[in-house]
Amino acid sequence: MAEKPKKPQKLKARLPRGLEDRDPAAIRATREMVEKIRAVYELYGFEPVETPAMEYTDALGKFLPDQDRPNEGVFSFQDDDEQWISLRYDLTAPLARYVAENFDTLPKPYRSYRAGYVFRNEKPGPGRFRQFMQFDADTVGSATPAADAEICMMAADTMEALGIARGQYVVKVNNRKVLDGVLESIGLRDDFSRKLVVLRAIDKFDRLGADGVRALLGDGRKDESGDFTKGAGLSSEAAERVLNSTCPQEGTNAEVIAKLKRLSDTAIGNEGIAELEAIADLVTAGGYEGRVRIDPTVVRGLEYYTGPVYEVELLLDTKDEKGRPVRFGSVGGGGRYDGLVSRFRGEPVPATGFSIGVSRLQAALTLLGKLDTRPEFGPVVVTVFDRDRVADYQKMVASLRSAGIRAELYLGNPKNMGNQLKYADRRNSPCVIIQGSDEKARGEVQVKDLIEGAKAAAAIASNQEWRESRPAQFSCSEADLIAKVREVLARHDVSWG
RNA sequence: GCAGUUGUAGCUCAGUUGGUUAGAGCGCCUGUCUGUGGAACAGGAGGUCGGUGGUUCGAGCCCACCCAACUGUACCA
Repeated sequence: MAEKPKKPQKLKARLPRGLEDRDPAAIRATREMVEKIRAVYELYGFEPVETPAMEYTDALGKFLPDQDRPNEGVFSFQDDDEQWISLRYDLTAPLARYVAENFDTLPKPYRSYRAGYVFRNEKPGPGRFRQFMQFDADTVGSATPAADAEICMMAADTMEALGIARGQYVVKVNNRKVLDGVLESIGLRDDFSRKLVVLRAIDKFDRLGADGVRALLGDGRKDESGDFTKGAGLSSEAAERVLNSTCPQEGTNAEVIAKLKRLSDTAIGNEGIAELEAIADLVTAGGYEGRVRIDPTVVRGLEYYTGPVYEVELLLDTKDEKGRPVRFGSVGGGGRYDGLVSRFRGEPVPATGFSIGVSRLQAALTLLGKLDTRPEFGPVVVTVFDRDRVADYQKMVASLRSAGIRAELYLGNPKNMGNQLKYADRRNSPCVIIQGSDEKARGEVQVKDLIEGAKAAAAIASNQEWRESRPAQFSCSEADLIAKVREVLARHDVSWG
């Protein structure tokens, strides 16, 4: 055995890209966000329903824009009966399946909400994950623009409930019929693939500006790395017409609509404008003018939208840790999808809905420093002084717990007090309980206030002095333990969950 | 997918025109300190220098290919 002792091959601990582990602070932030959103949705009369994370692929996939590569972007596998199953990539398609399957027993219009993780097999980026949380609300069985207007106003309320001030966000509204009208008026009525190119170009207005969109409508555009994107190949008159009737439309909703009316020369376009006008009137009546704005550049990639489409955008500048600007896409969006339920049934079922990208919004708010990222307080830690008195310590833990105080026994190696205090410090514990033989003999316990102690630490230089002074520590009778701990917790506003 | 940039310890980074055994700070573990967190001091663990092949007496450094990450772009139901 003269072999050099080989190191055992270690398994590399790693997480697939686009996924994230979530620590207590992130979990708490999500929980608080979800709770605020839920309260608004409830207030608007929506009720919860939940569907599983997977569906049969055909229930999700019929409206894939690229029929030639139906598995792109979706995580799929085959069941033991060989049927394809996919992880859901949004919450809308599963809802459509649920409503279709339970159509007869649901009240119509059916208003429901749900939060959950969805999965997309795409390239990740800032605020773009392969698993992320959405929070949806949908109204199924109502064709009136009032349903759309309500969703937009609710989106605005939700943003404000999340602490995003008025003026720091905008809900943009457009209508697919308006876009269809523009496409029709430049003679692109039946050229499906070219229509998509034009719509994608319009969608990029806020990022690339009028010149970028113009290039994409025409021959194409070269990005800053030198990569070239092929354009739609429109004539310059057609491109100008598209730009005119969509891109920058300044002014109030009424002014934008008036301009759209002047430019529209198709039946479908006029129909879309009329719907936008109805939504705008309701928005104004509700006092949401300015927060909900008609914006003809909103497209939404989703192929299944049939009428009004909405998008929520943050108007704040986000920068990453290194100070570089970060562009988050929209933090919410939705629209009317009148065909999605009816494909399961023989009758038309109008529906409209909206989704908040909870994960993306959380990523943005975290960068903006708008989320409370402080760790939660840990439990009160009861230390182990004498190993043979663990039962006594456990009894203290139990009595703290029955008083509703989060508490635990130190379960590590109790060889010295320093390690136990270090542990409590790491757990962000508000205080620890110590009872050695001296205290036991007097029927007392030591309560050590770690929060107060940390403040006192700043003034103490030597470890010797630090130990002997035992800052923020006091003795009390065993019977007073609960009351004294409560005092400490109250002094520092400690609360859990 | 396409293009550009970057890969050295858990993290942030040094590393000379190619030259002994690859370093620092922070973090982590241990001790000073078996009745007390922080600070201080001392010690320790931790690296196939992203991978493979090549050039060379000799490669963290030069060359080729591959992989990954980041940024832009495309796609994004």
